Amino acid sequence: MRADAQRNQQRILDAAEEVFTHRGASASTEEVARLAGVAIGTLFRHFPTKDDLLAAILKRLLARLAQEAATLGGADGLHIFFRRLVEQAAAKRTVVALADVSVPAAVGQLGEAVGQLLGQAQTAGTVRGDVRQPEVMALLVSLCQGALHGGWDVQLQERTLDVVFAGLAAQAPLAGSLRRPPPRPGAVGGRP
Amino acid sequence: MRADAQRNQQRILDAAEEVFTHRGASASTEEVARLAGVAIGTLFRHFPTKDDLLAAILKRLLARLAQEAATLGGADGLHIFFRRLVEQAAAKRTVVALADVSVPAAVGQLGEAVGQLLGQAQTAGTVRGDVRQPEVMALLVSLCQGALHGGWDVQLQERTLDVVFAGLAAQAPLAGSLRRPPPRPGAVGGRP
DNA sequence: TAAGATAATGAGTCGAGACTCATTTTCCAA
DNA sequence: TTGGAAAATGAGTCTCGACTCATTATCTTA
Repeated sequence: MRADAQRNQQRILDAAEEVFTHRGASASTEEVARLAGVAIGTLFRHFPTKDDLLAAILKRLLARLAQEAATLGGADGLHIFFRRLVEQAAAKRTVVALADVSVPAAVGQLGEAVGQLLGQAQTAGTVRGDVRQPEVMALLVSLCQGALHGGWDVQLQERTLDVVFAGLAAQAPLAGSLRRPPPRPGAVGGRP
Repeated sequence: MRADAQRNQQRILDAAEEVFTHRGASASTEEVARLAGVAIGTLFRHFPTKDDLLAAILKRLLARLAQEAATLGGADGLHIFFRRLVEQAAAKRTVVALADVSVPAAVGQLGEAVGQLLGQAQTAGTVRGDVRQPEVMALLVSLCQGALHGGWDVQLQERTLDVVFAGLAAQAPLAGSLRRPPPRPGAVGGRP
């Protein structure tokens, strides 16, 4: 590949990440090209479709996250990772793309990394043993989406994560339905 | 207001709810008009802007949800409401709009209703006392978003909600940061 | 029932944004 | 150096969807 082509491809990717993570996936390709300092035709030479471009930056993002997850570890690794991701989502739109375009391979990569973190946390006793990777990923994605759309402030984010972490830490497995103390006389309402 | 006008307004609202909850807010107004059986001009006579239309159905949806919340109650009311909403989100796009358009008044209404349910659950001892309404709303919105974008199956949804419910039920308040058993020698990693 | 106010109609305007391609420029191997 | 392949350029095309408005139809009330 020619040197200028390679350089432009990088520039376009960087610009696309900047634009799409801030303005969302509906930002225009022209804005990306402008920021990258290339003509629109050049952009489409490298990424024949807007979706191709989105998929490319998403792949990069997820790979980066997976790598970050891999450097973490230990009793708190999962929690730290969780917190960082949600913070990022609240500030930028980093993880949103996750929903708009799907790059199964990249998502799988991240899923595995999260699985590793989960395993270590469980070994260390920070997370109860009956939680599995899919629900952790589900929570992760949900909270990122929520933080993004809701525009949470720091306090709310903190309190919300605390609830989730408490759920991950709870000692007694709940086995598929809510377990609760026997209803006291005087409690309002009942089961419909 | 003339009788035909009133009838058409209803038809448009119903059609819009159907279309937007299934195809998302980016569905076209023409599709709404077609389903409603009116011309496009009629739609814009009633709702001068697409956003007005979105706001109108969102207001209706949220009011309906608030009302549903109000009929529930007791120890499990909050949990039942939570579960229903997330189920709906997984199937349709019901709650998504919540993010796209903002109708502060209607959201506030729903927030109050959820606050009521929370209070009752806390009185009944099903939810720990130090949880407040904003984080419950945050969790609710997050999980709906997650369920929607992730296309969860029933099992995953069940397991994910279980974790959240466990967090809401946990006996020991966590007071703003993760509390965990003292690290055992042999546990991997540590705090960065 | 007839006037006229109100509402419905739908072809047309307008702008935005994804994508194309004939032309020009740049790179690099010989 | 230079020939020609690879790449860049950007004005132009095309589609789609929100919104308009002159015309036609419908309702209502006196």
